[in-house]
Amino acid sequence: MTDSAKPTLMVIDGHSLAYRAFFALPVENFTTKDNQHTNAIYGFLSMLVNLLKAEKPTHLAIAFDTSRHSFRTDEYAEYKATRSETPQEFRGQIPLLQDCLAAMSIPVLTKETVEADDILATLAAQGADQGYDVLVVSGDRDTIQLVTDDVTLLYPSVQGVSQLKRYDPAAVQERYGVRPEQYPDIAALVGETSDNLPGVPKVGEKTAVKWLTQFGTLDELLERADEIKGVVGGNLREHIDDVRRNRRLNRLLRDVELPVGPSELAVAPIDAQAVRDIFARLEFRTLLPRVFEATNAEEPHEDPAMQVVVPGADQLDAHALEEWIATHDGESALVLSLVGSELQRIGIASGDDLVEADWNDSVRDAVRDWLESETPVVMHDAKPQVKALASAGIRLGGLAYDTSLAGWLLRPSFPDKSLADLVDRYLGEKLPEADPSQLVPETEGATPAQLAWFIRRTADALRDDLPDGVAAVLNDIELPSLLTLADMELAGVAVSHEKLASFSAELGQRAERIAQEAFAIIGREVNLGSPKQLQEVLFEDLALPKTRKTKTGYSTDAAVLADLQESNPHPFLDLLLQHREATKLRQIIESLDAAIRDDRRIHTTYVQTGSQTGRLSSTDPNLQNIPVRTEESRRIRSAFEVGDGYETLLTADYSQIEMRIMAHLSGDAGLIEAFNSGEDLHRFIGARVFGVDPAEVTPAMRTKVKAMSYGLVYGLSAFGLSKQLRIEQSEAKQLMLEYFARFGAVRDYLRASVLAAKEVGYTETIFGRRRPFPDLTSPNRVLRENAERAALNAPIQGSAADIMKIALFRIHADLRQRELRSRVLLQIHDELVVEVAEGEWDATEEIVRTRMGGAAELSVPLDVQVGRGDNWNDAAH
DNA sequence: CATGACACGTA
DNA sequence: CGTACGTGTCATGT
Repeated sequence: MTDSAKPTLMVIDGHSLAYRAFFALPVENFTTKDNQHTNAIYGFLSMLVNLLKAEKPTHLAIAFDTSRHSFRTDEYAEYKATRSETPQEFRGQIPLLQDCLAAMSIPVLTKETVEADDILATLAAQGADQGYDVLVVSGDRDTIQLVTDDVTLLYPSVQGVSQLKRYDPAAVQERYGVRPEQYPDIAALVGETSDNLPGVPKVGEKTAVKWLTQFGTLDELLERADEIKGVVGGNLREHIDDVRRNRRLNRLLRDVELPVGPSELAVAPIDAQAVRDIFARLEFRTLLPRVFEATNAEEPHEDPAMQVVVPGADQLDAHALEEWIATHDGESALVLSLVGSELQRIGIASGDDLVEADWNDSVRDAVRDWLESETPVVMHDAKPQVKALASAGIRLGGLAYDTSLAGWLLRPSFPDKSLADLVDRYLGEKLPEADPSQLVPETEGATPAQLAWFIRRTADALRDDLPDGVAAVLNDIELPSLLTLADMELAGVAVSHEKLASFSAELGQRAERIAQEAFAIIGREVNLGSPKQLQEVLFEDLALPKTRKTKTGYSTDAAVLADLQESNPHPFLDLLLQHREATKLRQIIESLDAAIRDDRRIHTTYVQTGSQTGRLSSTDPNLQNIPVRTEESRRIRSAFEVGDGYETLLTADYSQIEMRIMAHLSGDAGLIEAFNSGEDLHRFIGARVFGVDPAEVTPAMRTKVKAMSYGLVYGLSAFGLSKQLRIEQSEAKQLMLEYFARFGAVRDYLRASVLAAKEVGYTETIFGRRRPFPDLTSPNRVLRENAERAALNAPIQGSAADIMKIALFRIHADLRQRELRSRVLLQIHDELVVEVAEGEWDATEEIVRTRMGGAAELSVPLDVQVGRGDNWNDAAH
């Protein structure tokens, strides 16, 4: 134990310990979904946490090497030259590790031309001078020389990183037979193979210790080298220069100029949010609480954010509420508390005036006019509340702000947009929340009016932060969309239980039949839905060649099985694929069937903040991924029908909207001409790329340019293109060359767009929606290239999403304004499904075509395909 | 009972 | 080594 009166300075050689962790932990278990290896980072942080807990340093720094070059390599070029190249998988982890340390407020020290150990030596010397207990943590034996009564070395034992051996002067004496300051003399004589420093042949530790004991110092020994007899004596005399060189090189510098001294390394509070962010990115879960514990930081949920005094809310009756509203005519914040979809209470905040009331018929009548007026109202996650109001017969008239949407627009990558998060981030305050685990909570949650008060103030903070262009997206696109989506969700879509049920039964029988056949072939029954059991069957029983590796074994996905079928045909493979198809369809059908409500319709929920690009997502159930590709699967779409009291379904979709946006953004003359020519796009492009007449474009040619065109939008590489088209990489490369020779402005645009994003840190859609990309400047190649592809795609996908949203709410508004009963039911990114009332087809089609076609003025037309039918499948064209 | 991995459906 | 999503199943861990 260290003297508790003295401060403890801990200095760590980050590079050497992370390197040991890299080899100690299996990389398979430490890879993120983005293919980023994290084993060295995890191992290092894990060890660091243990060290912090065990040693409780008051001062802390971690040193890293800057490169392989140092004054030592300048003096002796072969220094460490035999070390194998550090693997790229390791080097890529260092910047991320340093990011983690920055988030934990731990100083990282580096210096050109010196090694981490020299920094350690310097700090250790300064620390000891200034009265610290110093702990040096390093995996380099040279640091043994630093050990004194005040400096202790923690050195990893052979077992790995988890066990550190403590070296004080006595322990060094016991292990090496010399005092710590003599250790470099021993090392100089014996040599250090890992540093490529040869010593005196035939001289090991034993001999070296003996000589030093005999002569007292290395200088004395070298002076009197001729007194040593025998072969080793000759060797010593012959290698005396090597020994002198070794001794020069293994002496650690204690006078490196550093920007900080020990007193400036006091342990500082970690940045809890930053640690959470980066750990989330690295997919560290168990480590988070350990870090918080070891650094004495509060758990994420008990952030030391300010607990503020919240004004009390007046409980009013309907009459008093009406009077209050009359005297508060400016903007106010509104919270309607719900139980399920039932209105429970209403809370209003105007300035610091808070009122609330239980929801009942008289309260409803008291607030109806106010809610339906254009008086600006600020809310958080308004959609469910808007729906509840609509069910009560009230149309909210003045929705002016939604803090949930604003928070998302500002930081679309953060999935959690709870009010508590926003209050924490933008007000630096803690939202009072009742502890749900306690029957009688000690802390009261905020009441609806108090929540409204927080929402009002959060909105003010967000307004300050939101750039004008983004604020316009909120105001002109997202808020109108929200009201439309609320109506779409309420309307739902009619689905035939009968059709689903009979199809499901059919598929169930088929799946069973296929399974039995498959079992007969392999001679036993397995769970065909279990990847693990399938691996046994495929790669052990059937001894098929191993496929693409996954975290837990070998892949059995459809692409892999198709490849396998080609190289090693086996009847089991085909049956397995058929079984997958049947059970997958059945599963989809079952979940749809379960979602049909009493009104015989399915009401999905659109998550407006559900994507990073501006698209919607759909849940409970997801109606944006209903199968369509195979004839069989389209039977599911047939079950989506026109509802009672309506005449037919109308579907409308944008054709090639993303390519059109590319044409617009890039200004590529060829691509613009393609869209204005009226020719089939892929045929037109094929003709240009392959230098033939449009009529001579073969299906194979069309397939290739089509894949290329779609791939472009996603940042496809020659490798990916070759894989998808099953052609040689060289051919794919050639194809890309030919394509860009004709449509070069597209490539120029994509390049420039990513470059600009790197410059400003975010991408922007045509309408000003932004998406930040901090990783574009990451030194880590995997992260950076992933960010580049996403950044290339974001303005295109995002602009398409903007355009569809604009069309959507305008259609909705037109239908209402013209008092038509027809209504939009579904949005599937570039497609709308509309339920058309009796006699309204022409008017509805006209509105849909006009609004979709006119949602944006691009340099190419927005082409809209419309179809009509009694069910979704028949309505498709 | 919650979570991760895998597989797979859509634009 | 192609973007953006949601969901069901199995296997594993608390």
